[in-house]
Amino acid sequence: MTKVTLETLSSLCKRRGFIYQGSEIYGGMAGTWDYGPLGVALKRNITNLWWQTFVEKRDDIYGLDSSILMSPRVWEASSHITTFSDPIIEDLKTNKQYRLDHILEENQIKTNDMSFEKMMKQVSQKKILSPEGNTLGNAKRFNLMFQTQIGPVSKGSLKTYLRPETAQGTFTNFKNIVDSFYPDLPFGIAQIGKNFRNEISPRDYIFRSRELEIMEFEYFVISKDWDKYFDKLKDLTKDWYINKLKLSANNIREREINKDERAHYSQKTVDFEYKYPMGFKEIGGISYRADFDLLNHQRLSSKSLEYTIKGTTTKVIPHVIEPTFGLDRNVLAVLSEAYSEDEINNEKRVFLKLPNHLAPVKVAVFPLIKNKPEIIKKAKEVYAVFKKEIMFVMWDDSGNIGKRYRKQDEIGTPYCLTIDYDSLKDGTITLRQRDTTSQKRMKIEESLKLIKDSIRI
RNA sequence: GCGGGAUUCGUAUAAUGGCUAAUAUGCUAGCCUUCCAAGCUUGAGAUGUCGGUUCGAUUCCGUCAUCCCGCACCA
Repeated sequence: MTKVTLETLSSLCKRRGFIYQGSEIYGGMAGTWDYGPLGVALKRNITNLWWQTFVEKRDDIYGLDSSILMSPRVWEASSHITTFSDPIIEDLKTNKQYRLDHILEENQIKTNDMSFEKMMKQVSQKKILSPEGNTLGNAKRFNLMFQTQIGPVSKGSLKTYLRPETAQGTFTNFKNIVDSFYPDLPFGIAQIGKNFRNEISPRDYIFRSRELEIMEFEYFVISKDWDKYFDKLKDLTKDWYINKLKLSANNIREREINKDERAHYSQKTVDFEYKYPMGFKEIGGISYRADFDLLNHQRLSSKSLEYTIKGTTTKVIPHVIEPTFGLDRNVLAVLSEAYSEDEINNEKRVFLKLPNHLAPVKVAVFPLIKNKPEIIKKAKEVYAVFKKEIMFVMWDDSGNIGKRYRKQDEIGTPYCLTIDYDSLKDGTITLRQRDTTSQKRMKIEESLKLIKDSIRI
């Protein structure tokens, strides 16, 4: 893998139409990114593969697409309203900000169930100082959920939030899926969708943004079996990164998250980290959520969310294991992994070594030269054949053949196909391979078969 | 959110308190070209925002926005 900076990568992605800054003509908006024609193609190749792998090819996982807006009571039950916010306090001298609860903990004060107001009282009563020994002030709550309003603003409007995770839509539909299909335990429910988090500081290109897409499933099991399935799903997750996204094993590592760092719902979490240009960072994770969510929703909704084990009268609240895949982080990993440079005729060549099944454009078709109508005509015919058979095919007759190869290299197109004088005579073309730049002359049908076979996984 | 740096055609860079803001590449249109960024011609394209200083600001000052680095944060 060629080492690449985020700057180089984002520059290429902008120039070639993968990813643009959100709201760019208005000066941009922090933490939002727009996917261009090639970016969205790459992204879809990833989501399609994920859906295929975890839903379509399995008998035990059901698909779902729940709404982004949900009753505020959902967030009450999930305890996101109270927990998904950070109490922040400022050092009055240095203006540095600290987590209020962390500072209290450092002073041997347990903050487990302490309200925000109570924490502030502690600060004033016990004369708590900042780590640098200065007076503290200006405390505030920072909730990471985006608030929004439903209905007319003046009267009777309902205040709720854009979802910060897809999982709650899965839990609120648990009963529906059980009623429609009555699947045997264990079974899963999968979703792919947008989530919104009001991050304090979005950073590192598309790595941490305020609008993010997540692919995840909740896997419902009988409580005593949880660790067995946790390990199984962890292996599946790893298989996704290595064998489906084709990330190199050296660039993926696991990290078990200790109690203090874990999310409020989790009893065990293992993060998967990828070696991004800025270092090893979380790409996804797997959490054991136990019965936390279903139990809370049952309590608050007064609906039974129990599952009756078939052939018995035994009722249980299933426990949940949740593998999560950050889609934008998957995209960034695939792009970082693919970026490569080499040299041809003493000239630097930049190419994206994307796996064939993920590459946005599968093949580009060129006429060798532009000013011979017979060649153009034949090339257009070939282009039409490929266009019909393969999803994303590109036509290019600009500049000269070398420039066109370079252009396709930069967007990671695995194959280029050139029509020349010989093509007119014997129906052969030249197939050029991206990574090796090697060329091979063959029949059109032969190249079509070769390419079709190579983009399957 | 704090501290520091930055922002000029799509991209990468240059220059300037006052003349038409330059170069490369990409893009456009055409010529030429029998396989890895050849050449010629043509055209379009930029000083992030708002304000201040000034006769005059892309340049100096401030504001906001965005990006990068460090800190903090990342349920």
